[in-house]
Amino acid sequence: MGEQAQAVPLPPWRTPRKAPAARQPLSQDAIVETGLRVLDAEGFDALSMRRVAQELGTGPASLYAHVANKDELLDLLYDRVLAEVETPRADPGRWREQMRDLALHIYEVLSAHADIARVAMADIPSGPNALRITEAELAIMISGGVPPRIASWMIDRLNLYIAADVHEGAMYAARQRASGKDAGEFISDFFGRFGDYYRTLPEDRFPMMTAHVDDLLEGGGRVRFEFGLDLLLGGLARYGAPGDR
Amino acid sequence: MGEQAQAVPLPPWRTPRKAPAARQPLSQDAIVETGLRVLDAEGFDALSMRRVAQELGTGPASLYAHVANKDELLDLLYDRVLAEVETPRADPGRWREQMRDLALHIYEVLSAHADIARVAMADIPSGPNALRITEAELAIMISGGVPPRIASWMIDRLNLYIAADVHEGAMYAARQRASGKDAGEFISDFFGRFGDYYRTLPEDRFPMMTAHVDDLLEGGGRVRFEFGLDLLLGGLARYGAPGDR
DNA sequence: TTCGCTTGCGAACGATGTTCGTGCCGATGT
DNA sequence: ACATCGGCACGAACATCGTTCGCAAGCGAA
Repeated sequence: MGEQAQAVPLPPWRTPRKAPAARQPLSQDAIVETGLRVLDAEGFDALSMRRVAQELGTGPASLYAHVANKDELLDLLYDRVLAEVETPRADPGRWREQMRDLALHIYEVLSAHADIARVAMADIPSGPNALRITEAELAIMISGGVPPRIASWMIDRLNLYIAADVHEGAMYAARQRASGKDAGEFISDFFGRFGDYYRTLPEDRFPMMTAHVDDLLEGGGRVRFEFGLDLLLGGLARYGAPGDR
Repeated sequence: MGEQAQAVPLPPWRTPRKAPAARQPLSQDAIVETGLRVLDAEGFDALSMRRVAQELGTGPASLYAHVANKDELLDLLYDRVLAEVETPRADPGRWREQMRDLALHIYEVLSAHADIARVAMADIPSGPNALRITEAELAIMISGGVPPRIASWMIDRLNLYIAADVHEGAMYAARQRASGKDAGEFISDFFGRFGDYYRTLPEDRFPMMTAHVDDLLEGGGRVRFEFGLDLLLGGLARYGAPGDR
């Protein structure tokens, strides 16, 4: 202790190079954590190297000592989010229920950082947490009696489906952010507009759409996600998966 | 005829303002068609306003008289591609087969312009061709006996699934383009690397993945797409859809 | 001490989407 | 036939973006 000069007010002509910031000395973790904060607060489009650097009280060039480029930062961000996913121990008798719960859990974790899905769809996940989750899913299904190849493909399709749905949700969220309205007003406006538009379509060329406008627009993101999830799980029955009903 | 002066070599001191270009006089259609050519030949990342303008022998500002902004151009591009989708007349007895064929057909049309999926996932399709396809899908399923709300949600999930899968394929294609290798070499290299990596994982923490490496990597894009498609269609059975088996 | 290496960072490069101002050209009104 | 006017083409510029370069400062090893 004591090797640093005690804090003393700077001479007024010695203008401080910056707002002192007093940040931790910059590390990959700090960069990732800051990036996640920006992503959650302002969305994918606001997530730039400059924005992250500014949040850390430095310039964009400083980041490149800890991160190869933006793509690598996005990879790290994605795995950082996947770290929040808790994987259960396989219980052979309840494989279908476990898979459904896990899929919903992943859906919720990703949705909590909605715009991360723009990243998830942009590259093949191979970080440690992605591996952990894949291993858990394989264990659940194979120990439950699903043939290994079917289980492998199922995991692939499930992850694709989850990422795509969250991605779609993030699109709506981005538009809502851009519109300035609050969430409720935005979606009722949005679907109202769509409904009005559908109803003005010529009935002779669009008999089905005009007749079933309400069905087309009914149901929010969550309900539709569960519907598709149950389709995928239900379809497994004919591929040698032990059915629980 | 003859109202144009016959072609004569320009005086050498009169440098032509550009390659004479002799383009058609610029229209929304010409812009969209050119954009599609760029997209197919060089991918989504190469599709810039400047690139399209250059291809048309003009500057980027000229496009904005015919197209509001890049997003609108992408919308137009997407519907232009959907125009290539042929929609069948509904045949009530074969609704499931018709839906499967139509989904595969859409998958193929989108795959032929692979990078268009980056657009498809980025906004809610509402162009005339998207409407036409939705109407056809509704007709097939409802006339086949599927309850209207289930049919509506099914269409939503199917379109999401198709777009997501083509999108994933476009990612691989983009990486392959960037790598400079040809398609075959690229995918065998790529999956070879993944397989090698999986096999080096510690067996105690990843018993499932190390044991089933081959299953995880087996099957190309098309086979997996059909697998997921059949999961979705098969899952419909429990939602009041008349089953054909 | 001196060397070398990592880290921080200001400045700059090339590229992007988009806007502004200015012409031109052809249709329209008289 | 001539004047006028509106839309289209387009060069230039602006604000951003990701990324690289070159240099200064700190620090551990020799």
